[in-house]
Amino acid sequence: MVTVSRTSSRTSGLPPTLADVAERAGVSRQTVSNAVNNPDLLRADTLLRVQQAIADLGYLPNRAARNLRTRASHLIGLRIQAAQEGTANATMDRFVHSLVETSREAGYHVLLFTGDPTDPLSGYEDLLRSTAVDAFVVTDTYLGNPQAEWLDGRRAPFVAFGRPWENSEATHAWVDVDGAAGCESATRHLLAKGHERIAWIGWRKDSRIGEDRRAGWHRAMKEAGLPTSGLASRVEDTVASGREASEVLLDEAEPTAFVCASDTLAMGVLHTLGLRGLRVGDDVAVVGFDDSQVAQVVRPGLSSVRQPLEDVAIEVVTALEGLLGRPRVAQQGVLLTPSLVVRDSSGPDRA
Amino acid sequence: MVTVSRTSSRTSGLPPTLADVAERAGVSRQTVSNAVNNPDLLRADTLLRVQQAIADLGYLPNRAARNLRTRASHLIGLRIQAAQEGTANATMDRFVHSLVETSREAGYHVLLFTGDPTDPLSGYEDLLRSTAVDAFVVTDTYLGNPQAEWLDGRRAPFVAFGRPWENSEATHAWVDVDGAAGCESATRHLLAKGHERIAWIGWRKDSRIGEDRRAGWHRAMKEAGLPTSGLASRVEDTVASGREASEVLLDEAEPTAFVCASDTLAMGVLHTLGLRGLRVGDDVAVVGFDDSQVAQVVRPGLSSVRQPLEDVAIEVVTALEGLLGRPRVAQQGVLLTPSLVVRDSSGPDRA
DNA sequence: CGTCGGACTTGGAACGATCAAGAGGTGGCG
DNA sequence: CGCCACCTCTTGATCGTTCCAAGTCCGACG
Repeated sequence: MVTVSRTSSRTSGLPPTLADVAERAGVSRQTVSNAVNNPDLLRADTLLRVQQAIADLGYLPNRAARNLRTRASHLIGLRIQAAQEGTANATMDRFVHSLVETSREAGYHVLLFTGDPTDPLSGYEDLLRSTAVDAFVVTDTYLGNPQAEWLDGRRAPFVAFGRPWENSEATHAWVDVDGAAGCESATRHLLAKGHERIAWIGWRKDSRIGEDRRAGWHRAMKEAGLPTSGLASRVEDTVASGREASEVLLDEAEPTAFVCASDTLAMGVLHTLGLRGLRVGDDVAVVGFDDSQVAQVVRPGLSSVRQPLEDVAIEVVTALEGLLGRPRVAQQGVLLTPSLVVRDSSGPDRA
Repeated sequence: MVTVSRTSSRTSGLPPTLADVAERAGVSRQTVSNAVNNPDLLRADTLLRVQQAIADLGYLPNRAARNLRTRASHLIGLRIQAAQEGTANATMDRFVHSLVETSREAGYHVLLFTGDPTDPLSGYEDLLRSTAVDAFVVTDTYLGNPQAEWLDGRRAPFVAFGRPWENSEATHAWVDVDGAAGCESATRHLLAKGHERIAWIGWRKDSRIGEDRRAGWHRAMKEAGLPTSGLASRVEDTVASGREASEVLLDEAEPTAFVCASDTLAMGVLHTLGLRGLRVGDDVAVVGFDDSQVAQVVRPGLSSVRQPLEDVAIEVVTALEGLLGRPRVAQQGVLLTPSLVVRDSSGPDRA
């Protein structure tokens, strides 16, 4: 007979512990632990008895205790941006959903945190040092990625959603969407409809993502043997900028179609067409990027390049499992291809 | 001289612990703990010495150990819906941002999780029993709130974003936005512009939120001594439904303005007006609800009722602090008033 | 001079899990 | 029969923190 030092937690209001289950099943703590983590080690009938006790008591391992012992929290940190009414939000929202779902299947939960918007590093350090999270998913990489270098230096496991544009030597795991391929396919789609003067409205030249997407448009045009000069514009990512840029382009280059680096810019084009009495799709075709809510509810529907965020999340979690698992499985980079969602703004085939 | 049982973690690659700080500062563990948690208990010079050691080593308390000892995780669980391409997402996104930010200030982090969409309870139990979170924020209450009752039964601390419509006897803490007041103010806004035939497009009658918002429109109309019969329509929350409903209403009741239960429905109205060659704002005014991205980028801009989600988050966290703090401070319910964002779809004042 | 109280510090014992190593029983093989 | 290997299960130690109760130091007061 073994005397237990403290009163069984079953009688107090506290959740049951390993010891409670052990007592009830007539085995030792370790055996219960094995029943949970390494069932193969137990004899079949013992396992069954322990599982019954677990079910009876409604036992679930205490997270804090397990975390302390195993030095792992099974939490993944994700920093979200201060709520800017910008375009990235909706996309990020879709990604977060997918990430949460995928991580759960891998046994991880997602911990959200924020940081000083002007300091891309803030927030990471505390979570890391207090061992609150096992790894990070770094998403805000559109203006370079100092986080990667910093985290690398601290040996902190992380996966980036976004390529290491600056540093081609970077060795960390990353997942990204091939924006160039997306815009190339959007441009080809318009070419196939008979358009020849297809304009580009993108972001400022210092945006690597913007230039990448632009390259896709450029490539498709060149392959079709069509000129691009005078057909490209680079502006801020706002509706107003898209409107102004499209007005200038229509006046000076007379394009019959627009490919845009974002749905926001595409909305600007739609505004311009509306003001000029041009029919969207029929007179001038427009394709956006991100397949945002806006693209779906505006009339006529806006064709748009859709990022496979569900797949991004899957790849991110796979990479994380590689980083955190034993043995460590390194994964370099994964580039996924987006798809084109065709709506009425693409217009009919041209004669 | 005190001999430490294990090698100082400072020399290994592990993060520093209380013991390391204590050794460096020449005090005991408890003193360091007090320096962190109850600085008042220390003599000024001791405190300074300990703080210096903490800074030198870059010490931060190990979360798991603290959680284990104090039986608290300082984590708040938030269940998010499976990514439905619906209207609620953008609103939820804004709320999540605010919640994360506000919780951080209160010393909490937000843990996201998902659950089987058909089972409003799934996901909660595991987190609760494994003591992974201290409390929940329950948001998906638009179809009743079985979570509240269930969580109440388990003595699990939680705050609901959404009123207990079903159960007026509910005693749990909640925060909600006064949808009726929002729609009342939207309707008054249109009345002030000279509209007299103002139609309502809302949700199915079994939506408590929808009926609440409708009540606001109804109240404003009655107070102005205007008729409402034939001017209300209740449909699904889709753009197509909004379009169809507005067509019927225009044909049968000839309203000069619409108040809608959502921006999605309002977009349907805009479609109808476009198809009929009616000028938005000038010929027919439209007001939506949620101030979504869509309302902001569509042309002309859509006036919309905006929920004060930042304030909701603040109230939610305040309530949580009351539930988790000592002594427990009960808080019943808080009802916040939304604001109206006026854009061009409101149209000019009518003669 | 001795003791008392307050301010500050201390070591030991949890919290609840896992790791490492050992104990007991069973079977195979020489 | 004896030895060892194997399978199964148990025991003690440990993760890093906070709680508890007792200890030390100091000046003050009788």
